Amino acid sequence: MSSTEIAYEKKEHIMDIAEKLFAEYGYEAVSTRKLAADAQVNIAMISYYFGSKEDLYLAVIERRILSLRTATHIIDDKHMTHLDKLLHLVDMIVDRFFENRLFHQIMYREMGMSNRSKIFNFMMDKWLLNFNVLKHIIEDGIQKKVFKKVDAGFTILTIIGTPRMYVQSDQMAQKIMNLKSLDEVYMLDMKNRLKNHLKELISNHLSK
Amino acid sequence: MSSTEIAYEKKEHIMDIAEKLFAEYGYEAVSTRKLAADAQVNIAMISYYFGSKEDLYLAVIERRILSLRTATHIIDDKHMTHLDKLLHLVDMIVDRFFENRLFHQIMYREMGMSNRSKIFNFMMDKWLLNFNVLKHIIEDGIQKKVFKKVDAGFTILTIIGTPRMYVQSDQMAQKIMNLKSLDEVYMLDMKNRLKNHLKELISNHLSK
DNA sequence: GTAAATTAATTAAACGATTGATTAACTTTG
DNA sequence: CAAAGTTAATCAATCGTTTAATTAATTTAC
Repeated sequence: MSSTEIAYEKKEHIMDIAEKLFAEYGYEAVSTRKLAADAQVNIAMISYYFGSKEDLYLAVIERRILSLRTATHIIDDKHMTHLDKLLHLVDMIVDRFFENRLFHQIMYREMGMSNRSKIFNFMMDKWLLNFNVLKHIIEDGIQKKVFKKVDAGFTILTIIGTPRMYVQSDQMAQKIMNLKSLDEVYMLDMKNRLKNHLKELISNHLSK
Repeated sequence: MSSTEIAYEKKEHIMDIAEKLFAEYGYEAVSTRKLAADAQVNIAMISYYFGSKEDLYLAVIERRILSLRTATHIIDDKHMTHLDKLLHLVDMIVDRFFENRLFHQIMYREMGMSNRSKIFNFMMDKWLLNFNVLKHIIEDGIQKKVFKKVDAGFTILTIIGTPRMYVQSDQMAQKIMNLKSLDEVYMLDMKNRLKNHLKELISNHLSK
């Protein structure tokens, strides 16, 4: 293994620990010393690899953002009904929330604050793209009279807000769902229950 | 006006400013100096009135929590159908989110973090009471066969998660709803749209 | 191939700035 | 005058960041 690979792994390791801590305690509450201690590296390594604490924070966010693709291609799929497209997107959205829960916890906390940096707007734009895919399908379905005349904006907030509520307040979710441990919250069974709930909800909401 | 009244108003004023700042930036990101400057009081007044920054934080939260009543009485109302009870609760919940949006922003951010203090569990218990009112009505309705066999837990997350999404990420909501200013997000018209959306959604979801 | 030179990685210690909190002196109030 | 309220100045602790010295790894030179 070359040294550049080791360095890469070490960078990734620091980002992993940072992501966990930022998600759990919030950016300001995590000191560089606590971060270095948890990652078992010297404090100076943060500056050495990332420049500053804020740059590390941005790197953590950017790493996940770049992996998120917008599902615009679904809009143009001729073989799917409007409802099928929507239900397929629900699957994707729930999967993403479960896969990147730490990132979502960070991002949505950030979204509730005043613009901290340039990356805030970058995130916002990225997500609006996703929202607009949903919005386009719903509004097109309404116009083509395959959907009821629902409030498209709030319908999107329901589709996103439900898994967000579940993941971001997982301790609360655990109690509501009568789960014994926090780990159970993120098990496949619960993910499927969430998907089924959302799909039935949306189907009943939109179908004439 | 007596001096105790002036002191009371000054305390309330500090708490108002603190609530706004904590909601906007988060607890750690707000320094006592920034707080004192915004409230136009001396830094020492925070210790003088509240003891410490954390005690001020707890006081801000406690002030709102104490004003929240649990709507347990609705369960026992004989003159309302199960659906009526639920829709009435939806009204109450949305009203609360709009009335105490700063508090909700603080509380739900707190809920996403690791237990910061005793008040965390106090908040959690308080909210579980509200959730259980919803859960009781839904499960009772299912058992009495006036409701479809839905997933009660996730249905609650939808009812709470939708207004939460709207209020906690108001800048995002503004863009999704095509509103010109952030103030429009909190106007009566939007609140009613949200209520109507949730009521129709829940009605279709639960009605046989 | 190996020793020297160069670069990268890592460390403990220290930097100035800012943090929450307190002090002691002063002013206002009843 | 006693109590409550208010102030500027200061406290030690912690913050993010940087330094200078050292070790490890890689490249170069022969």
